[in-house]
Amino acid sequence: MSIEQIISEKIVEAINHCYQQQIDGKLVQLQNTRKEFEGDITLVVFPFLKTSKKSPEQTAAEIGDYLQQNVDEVEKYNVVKGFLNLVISSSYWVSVLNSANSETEFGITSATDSSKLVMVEYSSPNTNKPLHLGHIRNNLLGFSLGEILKANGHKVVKTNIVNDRGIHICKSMYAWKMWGNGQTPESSGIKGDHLVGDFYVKFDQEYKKEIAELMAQGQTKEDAEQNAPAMLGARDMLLKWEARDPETIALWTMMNQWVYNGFDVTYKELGVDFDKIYYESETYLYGKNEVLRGLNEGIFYQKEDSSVWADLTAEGLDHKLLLRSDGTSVYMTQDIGTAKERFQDYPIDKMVYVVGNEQNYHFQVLSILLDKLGFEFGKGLHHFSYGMVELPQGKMKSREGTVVDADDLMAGMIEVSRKTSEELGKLEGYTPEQAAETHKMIALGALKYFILKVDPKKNMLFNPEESIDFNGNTGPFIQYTYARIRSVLRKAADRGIEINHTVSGELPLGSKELQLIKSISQFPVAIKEAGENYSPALIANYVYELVKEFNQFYHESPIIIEENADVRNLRLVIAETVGQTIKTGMKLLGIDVPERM
RNA sequence: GUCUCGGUAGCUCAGCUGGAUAGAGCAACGGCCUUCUAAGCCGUAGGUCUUGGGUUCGAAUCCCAACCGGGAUACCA
Repeated sequence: MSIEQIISEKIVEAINHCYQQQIDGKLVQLQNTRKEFEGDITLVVFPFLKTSKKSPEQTAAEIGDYLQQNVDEVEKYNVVKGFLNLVISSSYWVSVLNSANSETEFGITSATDSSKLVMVEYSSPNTNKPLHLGHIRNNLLGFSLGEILKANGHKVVKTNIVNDRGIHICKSMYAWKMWGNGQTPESSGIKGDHLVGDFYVKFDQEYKKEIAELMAQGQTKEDAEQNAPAMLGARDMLLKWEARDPETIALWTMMNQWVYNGFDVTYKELGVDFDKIYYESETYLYGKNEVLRGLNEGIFYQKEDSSVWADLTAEGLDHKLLLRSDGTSVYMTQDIGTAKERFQDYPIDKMVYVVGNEQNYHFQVLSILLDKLGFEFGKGLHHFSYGMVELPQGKMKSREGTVVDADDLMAGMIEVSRKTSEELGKLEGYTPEQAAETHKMIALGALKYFILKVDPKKNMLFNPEESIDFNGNTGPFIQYTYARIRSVLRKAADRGIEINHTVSGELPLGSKELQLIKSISQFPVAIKEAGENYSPALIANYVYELVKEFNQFYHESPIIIEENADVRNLRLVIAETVGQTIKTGMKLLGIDVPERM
């Protein structure tokens, strides 16, 4: 039980004792005492004035007296206006430090047999182009969310649905067939996903040319768009694909494999992975079956052109198309099928979809449709909706060439990291391999932290010129602090100083030491909140605050040179514990921390 | 039109289950490397929290309205 919970209960008791009235525990508002006042925990007494019928000061003093006498941890108190500031005994804080230090991953709750199984879907790429900055936000959020849910004691299955079929895939296939000259990733030296993406662009260029020619011959824009040979070719390919034409399937299989090989490299570089991958080409038929079942059971209806619809007007929404008039499936159909298959594969208690906020409506509808089809998990699905990444010139558009490519971005940041590191010359003595590994850790730390520190639901701005900053509220700043802590501990060991991990409760704590221990004690709270709010940003902000506090402490208080051995030991234990907490926190964000930098 | 998300310092963002004097970083300016890593630390300057009402002991935070911006809105995914 945390100190806040203990005090909270005692306050209800105090009111009962002083004023003979039972109050709702929700009225108890505890907050951390502001730094300018003495104390650790503050009670806001305004809500109790109606009960006490006394002034704020007097009410606070009476509650304070009761707590001081009846709670061991409350050493003394003071009252400022309607705020009751409680001073918690240093022996309590020392015990918190000792327990945090003794756990290698303080704050983490392990999964048990009775834990809930949460499936997290993220990434969900199309196989016609390489991953870009938008995917990076998705991947980082999804991976981190999985780590945070695990840290809260859930079993987590990370999954990915690959959109590997459809007209957009056929476009790059058609372009390769027409203008590819048999090029392969091996023959061209181009990474597979980029090569396929190039042909997707090529398709668009040729398609536009053809439209222009047809319009010059007198066709309307609409007709030209329908009649352009490239479009006809792509459509023909889609029909052949659905008919399982061997030649088309072979081409599709080959080009998709190039893309998967490319994605694997990108995912590995980003440090994300999956437990189970689903392919739309395999799940879309399940969805179609479910929709037809719904039609038979009268849940959906069919129009004269034989398209299938769901009437959602009762839910305050519109009518939703589920199967086109030609019988082919749409995005929604596929998601129904995927959901069904997943729940057959795993005993899922909670399904989380990490998908951009432009699809809020889609998931609102999906939830209702699954519910209508009789899947009890429909209502409970959670759409983890995040905002888009914008560039200074506005939204990224692949056709206008303003997308920031994931591979290029990471490579660029690693290059900046390497240059900076070499200028500072801090990795002397490292082998080239060790140095390269550290440069990459720092570059990716910068990128990941930059993305994850922002509230997921907000749109965010990415300025390539400024975003590669390694100073201030950044990943490298946090990594740097960790590296310095490790350095202090190494130096201590070099000088033969042994750390006694059980700090004596009698030790008087300085205000800076106390502040750091209080911050450490908040880590489990931060993990819980991050889990409940699905927000890696809460972890990022927590770690940043902790690191800032440590830096200030570090500059004012020499650790190894401290003449008093007990104080020195206390500070070393605090440093070590802060280091462990940073490492654990960063792990929840998918960020590695270096021993040196 | 309807639904939805947002609007906090020059810029990027915290703070939002109502609580004490609204916080960081970047950019600007001024200090600090002979003691554990200067990717750091200290200081100065920078705010009608979009606007107007309301709720109350108290509002950046909750409610209503307006303005500005993003997104969605029946055969793209």
